Amino acid sequence: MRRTTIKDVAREAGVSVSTVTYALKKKGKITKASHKRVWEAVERLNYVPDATARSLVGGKTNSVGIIMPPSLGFDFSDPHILQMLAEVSSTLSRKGYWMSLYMPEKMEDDFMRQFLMDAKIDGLIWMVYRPSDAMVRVLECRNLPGVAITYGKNLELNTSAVVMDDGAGIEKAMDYLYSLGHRKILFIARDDQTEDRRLQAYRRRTQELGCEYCQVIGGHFSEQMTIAQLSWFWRVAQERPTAILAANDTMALAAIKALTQWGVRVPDEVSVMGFDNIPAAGQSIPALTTMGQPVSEMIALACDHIFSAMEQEERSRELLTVEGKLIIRQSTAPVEEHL
Amino acid sequence: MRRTTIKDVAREAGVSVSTVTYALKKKGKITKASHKRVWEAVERLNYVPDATARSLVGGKTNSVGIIMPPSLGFDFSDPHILQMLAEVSSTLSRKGYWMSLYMPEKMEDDFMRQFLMDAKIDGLIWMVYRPSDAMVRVLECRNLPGVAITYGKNLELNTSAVVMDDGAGIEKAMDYLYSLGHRKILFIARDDQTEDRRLQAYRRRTQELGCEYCQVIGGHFSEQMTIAQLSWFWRVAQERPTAILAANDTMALAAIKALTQWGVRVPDEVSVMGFDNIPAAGQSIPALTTMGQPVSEMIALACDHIFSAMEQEERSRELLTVEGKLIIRQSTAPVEEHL
DNA sequence: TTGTACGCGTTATCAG
DNA sequence: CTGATAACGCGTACAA
Repeated sequence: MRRTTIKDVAREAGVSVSTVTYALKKKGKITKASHKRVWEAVERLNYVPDATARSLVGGKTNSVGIIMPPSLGFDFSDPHILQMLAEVSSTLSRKGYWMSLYMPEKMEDDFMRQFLMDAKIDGLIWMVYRPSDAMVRVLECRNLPGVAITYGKNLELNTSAVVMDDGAGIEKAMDYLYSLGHRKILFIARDDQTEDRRLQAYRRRTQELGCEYCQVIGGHFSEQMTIAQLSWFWRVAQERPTAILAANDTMALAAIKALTQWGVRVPDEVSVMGFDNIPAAGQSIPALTTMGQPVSEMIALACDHIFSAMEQEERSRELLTVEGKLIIRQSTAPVEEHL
Repeated sequence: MRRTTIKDVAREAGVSVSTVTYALKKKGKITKASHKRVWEAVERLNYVPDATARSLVGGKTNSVGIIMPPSLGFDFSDPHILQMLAEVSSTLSRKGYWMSLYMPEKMEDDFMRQFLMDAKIDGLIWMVYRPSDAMVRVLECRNLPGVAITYGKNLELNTSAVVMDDGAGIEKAMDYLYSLGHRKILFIARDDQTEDRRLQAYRRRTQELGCEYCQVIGGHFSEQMTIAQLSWFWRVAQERPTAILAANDTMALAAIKALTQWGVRVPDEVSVMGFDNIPAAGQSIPALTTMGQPVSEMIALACDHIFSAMEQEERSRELLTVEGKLIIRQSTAPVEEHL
C-alpha cells in the first residue's frame, strides 16, 4: 500500500497539485471552495507531506547533528549531559530544527564518517574535545557548518567552537583562594589526562602568586581512589595545605568526605574547592565552592552560531570563549580562621 | 557555491552519471579505466552523495526517531537514561540506522506533532508511559512502525510496546523477603505518582501472603524527604518492620543511610530492598538488594521489533513483556538473624 | 485563481 | 560495459 501523495489529494479534491500546495501553505490566493475541498481530501486520505521530498526540493533538512561520545574527554557529569541534550533539543525545535544524535562508542569509529556522510543535517555540533581533521573534512565536503563545544584555550581548532577556558578558571580559583589568605594550596589532578591544562594552570599560577607550596596528587575519577591518594598524602606530607583545589567536583567532594571522616573540619581547618559545578556540589555538607562551567550559555552560543551559519553560504571559523563562574558556597573560608 | 553533484563528477570524469553510480556502488561491470577516472574525479571534487536525494529515491531515511520527555513518568535514573541512549545509538548504527532524538519539554507540546510529521525517520521508539492516540495517528498516517518502552501490565496500548511488569516485580520482591522470613514489611512509596502500580502491588501481595503488617510511607524522590518521612515513622510506629521495600533505589539508599546513622544495622536488624537497580545501588554499604529493570534487554527488544517492522509493509501491534530481575546483594538477610 | 511543467540529486531500468 | 531516461514527491515559476 503506497503512501498517499499530493497527487492523490489533488485527484480526490478535483484540483491540481499546485492548488493543494497553495491551500496547505496558505500562500497565494485560493477560493474558499478550493481550500475547503483540499482540506477535506487531506483529512479523508490522512495526507502527510513527505519530509524527504520537501527537504530535497527545499535544499534543507531542518535538522542538526550532534556528535557526543559516551566516554567524553569531557568533564560534565551525567545529569549535566542529559540536561544539555534536553536544552539542545528544545533550543533547536524552537527554531524548527530537529536533533540527530550520534553517540559513537569510540571516536576512531568508521561509523562516524558514515554518519557524517549519511546524516540528513544542515549543521553539526561536536561535543568532543577536538574533532579530527578527517571528520571535519567530510563536513566541509558537504559544505555544512559545524561548531564544537569544548574547553581549553589555545586549542588548534579546525572548526568553529565555543570554548570554556578552564586554565583561566583554575587561575581564577587560585586567585580566590589566595585572596582568602591561602598560600599552601594542594591540587588534586586527574591522573588519566596526560595533558592536563588544569594542572598546568595550577602550577603556573602558584608560581605567579609567589607561593612556595606546590603539591599535587592524582585523584583519579573515583571517590575511592581520591580518598586513598589523599589519605596517603595526609600521612606522609611534611606540610599540610590550608586549602585544597580539585580539578573536578567529584574529587573535591571525595576530599570533603574523607577529611570530615578523619575529623578535619571543612572549611575551618581546610578549605576545599572544586571545578565544574555538578549538581551534587550544591548538596554536600558543607556545600562546595566551585568554578562553574556555564553549560547553558555554551549551548546557547553554539546553537546561535549554527543557526546563523546555516543561513549563510560562506563558512567562517569563529571562536567563542566563555568564562567559568566562581560559585562561592560553604566549603571555603579565610585562612585567618585557621589560627 | 553549489554542492558538487553526481553530474559534476560525471562531467569531470568524462563519463555518464550511471557509470559514476556503478563505480561508486561497485555494482555492474566497469572497466578498470572508468573506475579509476571516476574515483579520481570524486577525490578531486570532494564529492559526497546527497543523503536526502538517496532517501527519496530509496524510499527510506535510514533513521529511527526516539521521543523521550526529560520529565519521564519513568523510573530510570539519569545515568541509566544516558546509557540507554548510547545503547540505542550503537544498536541502531550497527544496522545502518541513525537516531533522531526528540526531547519535548512537555508531552502535550504541539512541537511533537510537528516532529512526527517532519522527522525523516523510518520508525519510532517511544520512551513514554503511553503515547497519546493523536500522536500514534500521525505515525499511522505515515505508515511508520512504532514501539513504546514502558512498564505496567494491562496498559491499554495503542502501539507495539516492550513493557516491564513492575507490579509483578514488586510481588517478586515481596516473595523474596517473605522467603527470608519477613512478615512485617514497610513500603516506601513515591508520593508524586497518583496511580502507583507498585504501591498497589505491595498491598495486594501483602494480603495474599497473609501478612497483617501493611505500612506505607511516602518517600518522595529526594533523599531528605525520604529520611524525614522514615524518621517520623520510626518514632511514632507502634510496630517496627523487619524489612523495608522501597519503590525505587534512591529511596532505599536514603533509608539505608538514615538507619545506619541511627545505629540500626542493615541488614542485621532491618533488611532494605530497592527497585530499579540504579548504578549507585551496587556501591552503597551495604550493597543494595534490588529488583533490576532489564534496561538493555528492553532496548534490544524494542530495536529488534523496529528493525523487523521496518522491513515489512503491514503494521502489527505486538506486546513484548520482560521480567524484573532479582539482584541479591548485602542489604537483605533472613529474619532469623534478628532474634 | 488555477493548472502545467520543470527541477531538486539519486538510483534503477532498459537500450545500445 | 555504458549512456539516456524515468521515476521518487514536492515546490514553484510561468502560462492560462
